[in-house]
Amino acid sequence: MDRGWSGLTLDSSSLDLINPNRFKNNNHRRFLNPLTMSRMGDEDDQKTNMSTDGSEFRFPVSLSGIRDREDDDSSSGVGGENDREVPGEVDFFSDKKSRVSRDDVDDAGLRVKKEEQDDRTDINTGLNLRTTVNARSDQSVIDNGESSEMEDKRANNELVKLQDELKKMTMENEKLRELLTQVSNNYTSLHMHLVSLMQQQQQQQNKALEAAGKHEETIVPRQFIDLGPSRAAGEAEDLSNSSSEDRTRSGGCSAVERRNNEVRDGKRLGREESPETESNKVQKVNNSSPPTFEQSTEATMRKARVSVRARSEATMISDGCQWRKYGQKMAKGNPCPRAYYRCTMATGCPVRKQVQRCAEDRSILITTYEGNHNHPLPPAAVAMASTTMAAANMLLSGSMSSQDGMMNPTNLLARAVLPCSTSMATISASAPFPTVTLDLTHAPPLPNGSSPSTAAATNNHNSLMLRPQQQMTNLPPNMLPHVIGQALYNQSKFSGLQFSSGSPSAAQSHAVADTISALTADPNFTAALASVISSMINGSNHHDGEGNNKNQ
DNA sequence: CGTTTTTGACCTGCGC
DNA sequence: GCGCAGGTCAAAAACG
Repeated sequence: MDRGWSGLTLDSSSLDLINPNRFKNNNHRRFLNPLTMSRMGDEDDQKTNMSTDGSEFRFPVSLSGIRDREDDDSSSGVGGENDREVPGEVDFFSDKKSRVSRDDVDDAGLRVKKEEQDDRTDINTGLNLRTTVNARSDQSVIDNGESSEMEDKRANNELVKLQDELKKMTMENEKLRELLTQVSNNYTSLHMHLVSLMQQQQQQQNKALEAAGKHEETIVPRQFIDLGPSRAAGEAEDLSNSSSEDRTRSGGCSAVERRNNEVRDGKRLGREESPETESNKVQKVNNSSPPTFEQSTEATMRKARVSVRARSEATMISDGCQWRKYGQKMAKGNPCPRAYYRCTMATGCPVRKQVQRCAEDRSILITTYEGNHNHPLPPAAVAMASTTMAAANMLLSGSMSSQDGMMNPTNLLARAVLPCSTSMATISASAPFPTVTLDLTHAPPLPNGSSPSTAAATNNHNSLMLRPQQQMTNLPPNMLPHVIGQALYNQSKFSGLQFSSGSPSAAQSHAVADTISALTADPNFTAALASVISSMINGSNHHDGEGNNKNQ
């Protein structure tokens, strides 16, 4: 939400050059589309002309409040001129006139508000200008007392009304179109999320068959084997839908009981325990139901981490989700504290993230994501959520498709994800969790596309990934995760193409590519995106990224 | 008053 | 067994 506001603030600020005080109490303007904004600009131009021009446009309807205030000033010469004009306008604008008269009873502040509301009916303004002109010409006719001209006047009146209605319908149509675009975008985001989940499931099924085929000789990192039961227990946690808070709120159980419960439902097991102990414990607790591969995948996704390094002065990068801080610790070797957040967009969402500044460079913010959201995401959050999911997918695929798996940089999948920018993303297995680190602090030096990453654009499957990379140079840190998230997400689609034998994945990837193409081809979407990016660039020095998160 | 943040306590795994 | 580090909890404080 906040993003939308800030996104269009840039446009309004540009209009502020015309009249800096216009939008101060009129924030809803910021939601108008560029078309409307341009009309408002025209309106301003017209008003500027009105105020400085001759008598022809001196009393447009939209400025009726001002006019009437001038009327109130009987001592002014202009007021005298108004008196001469009023009879002709009373017939046409009796409604407005009476309303303004009521406004005159109110205080000045309220009157200003009314005036701004009148301004907001931007489409009527131009129309009524013509009306005023017509009224004036008609007025002279009325003075002559010719009845045929009266009929013309009525006809003009009706014409004006029809035009007014037409304008209103057009405006409504534009609003509906905006709404449709918004719904379409939401659908696209959800569709992408669904496609990713489906493909992930498909990959796991394929790998299940693959692993079953060479069960004896394949060496798989223990984490991915042992996590299965953990996930089975973790699902019990999800099914019971009892987060730690719920459990503690229920009260009545001691700390020991609570810990026992946590061990029983896999709460503690899902964390940092070593694979051996984790496996042993889980086997003690739950050795009757062998885990499915889907469960194993989910567990891996829970364990796999995506670390994003980006330059930002904000306390958090804006990723579109709502987070609640639940802890802060001083980590060894880093004077900056590490903050722990969990997703609060849905009860029991397992996604957590850690935020810490880099010890070497305090301007670098390291955000580590863990887990997958179990709820629908706003469009702004889809990119980062897709990142974590794609990263977990990537790690899982890499680890299961070869012996060295993710450890080996020559791994085919790793190369697919990191084909042209080894500085951008790295895969690490030395940490307790498999981690993908996206380093967004080393943007390509040349924004025009001649960077090394672009030079690798000949790589067949990487074009979608490279575009965001080029944009990274010009994007503010807050925006980088979205871009790179989408990039990694797209790349995950292609990696899925490489590693899954099923044709549905290819079809799905193609569908996603089509969707992305359609999205990027949509001028409204492009304009909105450009607006958001522009505002973020402008506001990156003034707005705290945490605020964005809070209000999303 | 409900929600969020802060912060000290606590738990767990690991290394010695 | 002890200490350390990472992670989480939960009461209190702060905030809107």
